[in-house]
Amino acid sequence: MEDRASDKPTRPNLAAVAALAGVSPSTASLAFSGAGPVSDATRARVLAAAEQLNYGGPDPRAQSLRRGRSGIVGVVMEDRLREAFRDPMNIAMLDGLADELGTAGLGLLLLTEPGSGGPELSVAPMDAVVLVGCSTQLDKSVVALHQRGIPVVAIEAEHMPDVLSIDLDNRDATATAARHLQQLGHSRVALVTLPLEPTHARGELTEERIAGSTAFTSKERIRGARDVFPSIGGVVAAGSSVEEGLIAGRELLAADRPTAVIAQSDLLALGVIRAAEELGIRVPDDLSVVGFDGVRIEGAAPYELTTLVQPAVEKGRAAGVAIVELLAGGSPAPRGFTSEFRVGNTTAAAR
Amino acid sequence: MEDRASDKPTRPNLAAVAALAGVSPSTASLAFSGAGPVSDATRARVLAAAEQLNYGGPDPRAQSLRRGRSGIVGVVMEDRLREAFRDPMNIAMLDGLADELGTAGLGLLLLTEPGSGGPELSVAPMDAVVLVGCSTQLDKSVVALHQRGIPVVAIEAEHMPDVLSIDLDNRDATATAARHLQQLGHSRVALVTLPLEPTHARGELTEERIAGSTAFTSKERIRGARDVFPSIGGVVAAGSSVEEGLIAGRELLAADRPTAVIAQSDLLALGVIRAAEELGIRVPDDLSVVGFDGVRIEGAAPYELTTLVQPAVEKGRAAGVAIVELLAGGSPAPRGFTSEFRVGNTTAAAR
DNA sequence: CTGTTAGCGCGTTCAC
DNA sequence: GTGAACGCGCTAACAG
Repeated sequence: MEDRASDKPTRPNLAAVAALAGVSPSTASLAFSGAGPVSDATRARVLAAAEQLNYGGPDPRAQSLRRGRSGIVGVVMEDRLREAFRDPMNIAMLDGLADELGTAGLGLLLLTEPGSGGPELSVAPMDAVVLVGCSTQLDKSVVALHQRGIPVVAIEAEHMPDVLSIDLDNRDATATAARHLQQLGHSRVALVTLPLEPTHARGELTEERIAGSTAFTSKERIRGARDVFPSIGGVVAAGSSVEEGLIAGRELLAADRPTAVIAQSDLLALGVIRAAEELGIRVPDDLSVVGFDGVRIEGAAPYELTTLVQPAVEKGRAAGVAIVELLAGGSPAPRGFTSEFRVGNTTAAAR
Repeated sequence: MEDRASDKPTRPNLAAVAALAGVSPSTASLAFSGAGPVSDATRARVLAAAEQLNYGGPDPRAQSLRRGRSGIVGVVMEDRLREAFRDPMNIAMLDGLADELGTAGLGLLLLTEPGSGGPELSVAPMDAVVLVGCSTQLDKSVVALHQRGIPVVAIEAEHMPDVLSIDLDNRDATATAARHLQQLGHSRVALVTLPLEPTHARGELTEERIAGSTAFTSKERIRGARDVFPSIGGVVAAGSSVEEGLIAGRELLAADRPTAVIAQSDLLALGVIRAAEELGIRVPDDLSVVGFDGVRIEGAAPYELTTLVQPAVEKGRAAGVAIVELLAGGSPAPRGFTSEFRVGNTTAAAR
């Protein structure tokens, strides 16, 4: 097993190639990068030498040190990736982001919040960072990024200094939906919220939990609901899924049930509807349900959810555009997106 | 705007911090990395100096050059990301992969195949690469990676030298499903395949298209079907979705229709069923449909798809484990996963 | 068109 | 416990 102690399996580098080709390292560099005037003959000699030495081209690590750019943009999500991937809105957003960054030749590095056991935000060679639905817990990391001169864009996150924000009208939009219910005569309204903590714990929606929550989007939507129904309560789901909505719905509809439910995502809303079906409660006759997101869910029929349609792909795309501008030295303005209220057939007048 | 021409906005580096703290750079380095004997007093002085200079810690780019590791694993998908994200199997696989790599502190860099306009596989500072469903078109890139000593793992990809493969029994599994249909007395069977080219073109399944296809998984599944029905034909879908299945189904069931359909994904299968419903064709009485993947689709009820359940998360996880082992200098063995045939209520005897 | 000179910012030897 | 020196692999300037 020590038989390779002698053969010095050291990889060829640019200098070695240059030496073999009989040119200077810088010339060889130009031959590879294509940028700069190099005679065809010289380039050919360099490439031949590279092939002979089995040299695969300049090392990206060294290039990124030298150039000060790695071509990598970090994306930090609050949840573990496996959770994040389950949410269609995250996927849509990543979609837009990847599209825009890919066009600019930038790769997307998936990271998780510090402490979640995942890759550390502080050790990756990135040119810029996108925070997705992150809490101010990230303050410290963000400061470190600023110190390195790495621009930071945040999508639906608590405001932080020197962070460009791409926002959604979560609060106002939810308030719109709530007013819709109010106008339909509903007063006994309950919430099914997205997770409030990184732990994704289910349970009753209490003031303590709201106060201690780090989930920006969830909290904004709660605020919006309270703008209309100040004392609204409800339950917290462990994720954005039909399954979770079903669990929450069963809990909520078991006893002393509300006449309307504001679910913080369409998947949750559909779950609540399923729970109602189970219990023989008719939607929208006996129970009105509103969602959020505006995703098309296969098999939701015959229900057409009353919901808030948010431009998820556009959010990601806007973040991507902003990043590209920031890296080019520009100063893009913050963006705010609005959700469109769409009335379906899952809400009706209270009886 | 030139008022900063004088203040030299150069970022502080470790040397500057060391100088201010009155220690040598190497000592300062140790103070940050924690690895090595440094007195508490010295460390404190270094950290104080760092704070004073607004120094955010060692530069990851330089670290990765020096250490020869960047902590980044590239994931190359054949499709544009927006396509890839729509496929639940890809998501599940990424899920498992991210989970395993995250635990090892490795970040996931999303890349696309060269030529797709996205970030280039060759320029990213990665420690290892995972190829997902990629064709041998990547041969050249893979060679370049090998030259750099970057280990490559491929999930469901054409075999390439020195690439560790994590495979799925696509062919055998499909053959199992086909035999099931055969035993039910079906002989007029048609295929609805996943895309065969990066362009995602719909159309009839022709020999030319199969021959020219770069899609490994699709082709393997076609082979499996042909092991049982040698002359089976069908149509090519433009993606893995209910919508696409619906389009394919309409086409296939319009005239001269088969008694059974082998769809290459559950989403496609469900779309075919929807098309049948539209046309008043009963499933499974008039038409048998089998899928692939074993995803739970919301709203598929009352259908319980006859399908092949594949361990998607496990595939990703296995790739992650393999990567970690490879980076640790080990030589993990290739893995082959098998799909489980699950009989639902969408297949019945031919009439 | 090509060569020379300097680093990029850091980590790691090895001495002391 | 700390410092000095060197080099990771490459490329931006300039000089010729």
